[in-house]
Amino acid sequence: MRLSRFFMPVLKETPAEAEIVSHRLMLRAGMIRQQSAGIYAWLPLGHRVLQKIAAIVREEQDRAGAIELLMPTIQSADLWRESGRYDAYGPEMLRFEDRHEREMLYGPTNEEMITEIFRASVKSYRDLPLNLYHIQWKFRDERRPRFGVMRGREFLMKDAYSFDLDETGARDAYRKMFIAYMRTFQRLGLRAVPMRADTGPIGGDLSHEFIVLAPTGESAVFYDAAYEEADWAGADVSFENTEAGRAGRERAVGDFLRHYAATEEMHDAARFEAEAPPARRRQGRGIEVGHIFYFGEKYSRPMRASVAGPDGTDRPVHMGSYGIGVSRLVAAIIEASHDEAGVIWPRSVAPFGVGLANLKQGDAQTDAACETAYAALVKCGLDPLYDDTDARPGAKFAAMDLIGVPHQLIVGPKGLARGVVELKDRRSGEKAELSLESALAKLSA
RNA sequence: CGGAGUGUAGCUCAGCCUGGUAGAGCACCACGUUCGGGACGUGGGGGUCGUAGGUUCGAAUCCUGCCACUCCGACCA
Repeated sequence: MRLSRFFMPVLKETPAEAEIVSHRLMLRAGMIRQQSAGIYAWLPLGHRVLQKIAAIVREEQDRAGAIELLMPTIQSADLWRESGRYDAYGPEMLRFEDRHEREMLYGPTNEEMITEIFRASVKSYRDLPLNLYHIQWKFRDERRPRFGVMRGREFLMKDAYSFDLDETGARDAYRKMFIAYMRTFQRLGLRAVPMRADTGPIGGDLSHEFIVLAPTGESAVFYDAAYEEADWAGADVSFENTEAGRAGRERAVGDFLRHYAATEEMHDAARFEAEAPPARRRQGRGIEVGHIFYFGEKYSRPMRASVAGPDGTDRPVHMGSYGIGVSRLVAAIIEASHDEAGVIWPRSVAPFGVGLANLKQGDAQTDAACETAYAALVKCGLDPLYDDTDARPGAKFAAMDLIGVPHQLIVGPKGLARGVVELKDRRSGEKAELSLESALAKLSA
């Protein structure tokens, strides 16, 4: 992408409303624009990151055996009356009427709808286990939206729903999602710690929150350092529906959960000292980015979602639901990875792979070198952002640091006179001078 | 929902107290000089002063209602 043809309205000054660093940086980098309290437009740069995160979430859901579909944002009140939640949910749910005075709502979650879809078609235990998910916008009319997309009213959520014949199956479905979540957060460059959680309005008796460790997080957390070390992306955990697969998942999750982790509200100092050796005790701050629930027959029973078991009799399915705040993750990643100059994106979600700065646009030799570099970077799939504007070098450097792409390739006449360009690593800040050829070779390696 | 506060140009803000018909910096446009860490000069464009009403010869400024947004508390991906 050429910056001259892109839409990236960066701001030199910080809009007054932004309190936390991710909100400030997202506004300054031109990633989002507020349209209403807790409601944001995603500008091209922010949209790119959102899509990259969604893609990783999708890949890991697919890997774990979940199947993607897409449900509407607008739902009928009748559906929610079946589960009893239409009256139970409260003013967080946005309700309205269509022209025929039918009561509608903007979905805050989709348990009812997915249960309706399931019961219409699935009649036999032979079709289980089943896990259906979508990535869709939600609306919850928060009492107090704040911190930009960290707690917006409209937000993008991945929500998955599992269906099993019995509790044993449902617990395995729960573990699959648990592992998928750990893999997902690791691929996003985040350290996430699972913590036992209340089930809240979704209900059920088994639930974990996934808390991303970030110094500016909202809640204090206490945890065992074992959670920093596990390698889930490389772990040999199978998602096969075999006895060996199930046993492996049970072992892996059980192993992992034997360590101590608690949010401040649920922290037990005595247990912490008993269960975690001093060298592994960690105290930090965190942001909730995922929440998983097993709630059995809470919806299947009132909504009559049942299947025939091996004995031919019908029984309500056991369900669980699994959410990841995709739009919140954009802010969480920034909270976890930034410096004074701007965002430092993990490579996996960076809006561009490399920034290419032309320090003297209009200079024939510099332009030619940049065009060569740009073509090469595009060709090897690095998705470069080429700053081909006539802005001053200082402004270009500041903007590149702000948007935080992993590498910067800096090309100017002074360097070219000596046969070199500059290659800067955004995270370490290290700069190297080398020939254009070797810089390109290094980037594409 | 309780408490506090703010609405003036795309952004940051001054002007309001003490009414006299709207300003600065940044951003934007033109020209020139510049150009390796957010340049400078000259000229220019852009504002229903949140909104409705009231007071007044005259309201951004004083009064009232409404709306929007922000912050602090109790809840959440």
